[in-house]
Amino acid sequence: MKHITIKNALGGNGANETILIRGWVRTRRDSKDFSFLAINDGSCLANIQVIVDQGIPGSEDIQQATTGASVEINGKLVESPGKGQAWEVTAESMTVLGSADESYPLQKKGHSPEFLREIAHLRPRSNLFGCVFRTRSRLAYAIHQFFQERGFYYIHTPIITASDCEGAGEMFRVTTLDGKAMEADPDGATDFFGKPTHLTVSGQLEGETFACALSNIYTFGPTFRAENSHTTRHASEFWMIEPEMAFCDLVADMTLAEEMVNYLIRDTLEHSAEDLGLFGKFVDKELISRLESVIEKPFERISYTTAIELLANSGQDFEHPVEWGVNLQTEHERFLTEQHFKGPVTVHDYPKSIKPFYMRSNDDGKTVAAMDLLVPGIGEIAGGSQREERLDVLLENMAAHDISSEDYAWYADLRRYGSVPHAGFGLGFERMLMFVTGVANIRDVIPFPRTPGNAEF
RNA sequence: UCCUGCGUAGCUCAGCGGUAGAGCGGGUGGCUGUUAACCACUAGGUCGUUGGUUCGAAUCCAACCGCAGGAGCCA
Repeated sequence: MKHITIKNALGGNGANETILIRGWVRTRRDSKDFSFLAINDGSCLANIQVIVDQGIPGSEDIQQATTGASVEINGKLVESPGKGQAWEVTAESMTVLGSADESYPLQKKGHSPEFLREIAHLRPRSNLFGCVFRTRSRLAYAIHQFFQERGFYYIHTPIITASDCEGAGEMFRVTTLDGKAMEADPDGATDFFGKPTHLTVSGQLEGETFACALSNIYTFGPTFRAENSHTTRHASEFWMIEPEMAFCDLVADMTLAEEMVNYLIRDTLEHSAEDLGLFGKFVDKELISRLESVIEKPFERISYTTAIELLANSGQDFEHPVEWGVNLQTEHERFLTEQHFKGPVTVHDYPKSIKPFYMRSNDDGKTVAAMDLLVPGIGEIAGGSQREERLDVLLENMAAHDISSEDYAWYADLRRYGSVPHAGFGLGFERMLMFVTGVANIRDVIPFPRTPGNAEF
């Protein structure tokens, strides 16, 4: 007997043959002499309809085939006489592998994402979350494909790091010391690594070392931030993609980021079409048209200075004042992407004072070669910069940011030996997934979300 | 960390000072090539917790807990 996924069976593979399918019951409708089962195995969004005639082997257990139960069906894949599906299975035998009693929390009706979040171990069995996580898988694959096609090498940067001041937020301490021992040893001399260590907030600095050797590299891995933020866009554990390119300036960096976002949208539209259909129907009615408009329309590019002028002259009544030198607030980003340009915008050349030490100083002495890629609905989806490749300027910046030149001697060495202009950016994987699915909360695009006060499962 | 809103049946919610309700889901029965099926019957709740106001509190007030949204920070 040939086991076949429901996705393949619905595609007509194994037509008019006896096949074996396995999955979980979504609904059962009983008739006098037979029952309809809707079976889902997660291989695709759609269920397959199975007809279980009274009297076939296993049909005496049909009452056990309730919503949530797992079953194995031997049967013939035939064209369906009914409306609503092209193919169905006429069962020759049925086995209930695992029953599910009336306490099974997923019902035939739709559930709110908030309720499903409380049962994160069962929510992948819902339509919405099945679609999200199939799309997540495909998006991860597309990211590798994008870089591999362009000759980038995939680098695994460390998860545990002793670099503790990358300016990217609060860090989680990694230690084998207990509370008292840690208090007695603030320098971590007796700790596992002989110094204080943390979970990485970015692989960028390590990524730069490999770009200055293999030319074009990217990282794609988990990232940890101990910020106490309660928003729909922040998680304590998330995944980030960080390309880094040697012999590269800010303009080429922006181009790569824009091409990447475009590529990922195209890939999703092409390869996750069925799942996207559900998002377009139940999550965000304008999703598909928005994604299509993004890939048709070139990205807007404006300098930070121009953006400030534009905001100041917009006539909008912003809660936060608009003035040169301050960070763009959420309301400012929203105005730019959702009202003014109605699409993604890349903002570049930010004031030096609001950006980290490693960004390259521009000749005007006031700005750095930084860029943020903003998209409607989410805000910043990627941020990057050209890196400071001049040793003396870098050392000055480190001193100005109070960063130990001893701890970062290895980083400065990249400028001491064969320094080259280089640039890169970080793209939040979940934010990209939110953008292509329309799902509004980051907690609903991560299998088991970690947020302040929540590390269940 | 700050601001706002919401906690009533398994789920979604109504009730907003006077005997706890609906739809869906569950159970039972019926009917039907059905398709989030349909019809009938039925079980199910210390109204988040604690305290206060009141003759009387799900309803008004306070604190706490939980959840959600917004801000900041960022990806």
